[in-house]
Amino acid sequence: MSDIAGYRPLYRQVHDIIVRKVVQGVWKPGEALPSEQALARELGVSQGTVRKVLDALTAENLLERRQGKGTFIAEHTQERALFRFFRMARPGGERLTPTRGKGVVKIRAARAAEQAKLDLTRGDRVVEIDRIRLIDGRPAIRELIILPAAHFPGIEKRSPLPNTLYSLYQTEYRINIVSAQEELSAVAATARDEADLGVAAGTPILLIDRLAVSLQDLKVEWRVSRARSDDLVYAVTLT
Amino acid sequence: MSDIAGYRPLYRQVHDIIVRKVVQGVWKPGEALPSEQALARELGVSQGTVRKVLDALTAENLLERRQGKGTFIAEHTQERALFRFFRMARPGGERLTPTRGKGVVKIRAARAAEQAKLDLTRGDRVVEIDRIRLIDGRPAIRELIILPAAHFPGIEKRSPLPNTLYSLYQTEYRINIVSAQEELSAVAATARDEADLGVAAGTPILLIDRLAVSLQDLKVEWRVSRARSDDLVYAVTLT
DNA sequence: GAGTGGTCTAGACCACGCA
DNA sequence: GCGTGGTCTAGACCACTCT
Repeated sequence: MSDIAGYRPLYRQVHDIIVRKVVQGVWKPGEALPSEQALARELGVSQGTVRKVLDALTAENLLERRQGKGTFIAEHTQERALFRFFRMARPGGERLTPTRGKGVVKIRAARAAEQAKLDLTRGDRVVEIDRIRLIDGRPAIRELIILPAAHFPGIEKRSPLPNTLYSLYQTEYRINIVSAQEELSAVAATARDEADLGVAAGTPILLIDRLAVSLQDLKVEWRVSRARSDDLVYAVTLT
Repeated sequence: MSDIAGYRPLYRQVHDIIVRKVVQGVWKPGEALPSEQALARELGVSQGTVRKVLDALTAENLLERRQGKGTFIAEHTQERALFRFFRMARPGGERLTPTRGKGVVKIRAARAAEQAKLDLTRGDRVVEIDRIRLIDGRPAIRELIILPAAHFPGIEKRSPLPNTLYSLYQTEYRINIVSAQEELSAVAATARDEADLGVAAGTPILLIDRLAVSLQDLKVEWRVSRARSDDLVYAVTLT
């Protein structure tokens, strides 16, 4: 099967079909997919081919398989989403769970930098979430989050927002965050940081610039975090 | 086959056998392994089982497969090793290649912190590499690297050291770095940093603390880097 | 016991690299 | 044209979960 347009393996086609169905919400987060046998019959391929695809999607964190039970759409639950994308920890490696501090949600026109980052055009509107996150009850991170308003209708009325936004995106807006690019730098705390985080102005803090991408490959969230670095570190494993 | 000791799938056993052979240096970096058929015959399993293992080891960056040619031990080449573990970039994402600045290599007794980090015991010796790395000809990063001397005999005589140490570890000492845990924080530049990196004392810089682990699962390198953050960022993709 | 995913096998055929 | 990995199939049996 070597077409002019190039050859596309069966398992790739099956992969795309299943991803498309997840995007369309055919199965909801936490729900089970049909069994391998059923999918194979339905798609007219062998069970082995379906298995290869389901295994790959599991490796991509999109599905979860449980022997004896079935294959499920992975959920961005509290702990899972947190440990996957929230990288702040104590020096030495102990992972931390932030709690919610005060926050403000606004809707406004996108600025030039935001248009560029999120592939928006003039006149598009964005949601701005400005919030503080606490660790052990003490302010630790200030986050400024920008979302394309078109994809998140009514989000400004959902106050108070949950601690794990990605779970909200997934269940309420059918947007699965699958990867995020982060850029870190060190900056001096401003007077504003002093008020927000309780560190003296001029103290070095971490600036984390994140662009989160959805399963549909859309740039869905731009998040700039300012994190205290006195007793916190950004922890990541390179493989 | 449900033993008391627990059941160990065939493909796991095959996985371990092949990893062991790589550790022992049965095949050198860049060399080809026997074909799937040959391995299957040799190990007394089916080709499908061998394939499953080789695919997994490829995903772990230990092997490389090339259709029509064979399966090869992955090499820590200049560009590969650099892009895998060197995360400094320009804001916006452009990856950078550092060049070698001045460096000093010493051998001395391990300090308490080093013993703890590298699982050493009293009296063990370490190699200390202290070097500057340049970006666009300008000092950008100062690295302090600690290795257990026992694993790197004669490394102090190899001056000048190559830019990519992991390639040296792999080819000369049969030590494959497969993962690294990094912890980042923001600190103020010291007078020493001012001299090394050309930033004013007090300027925020990135402090990167890395523990690198080998295929044998040994803690093999402790590296503390101090990086200018004025026109450089630490870039990472979370998935 | 029925149904699910997990392991393992055997074999056919395709795509690629090279001599 | 041969040898390599890449795709795809069909089927057997095992391990786990639930009823």
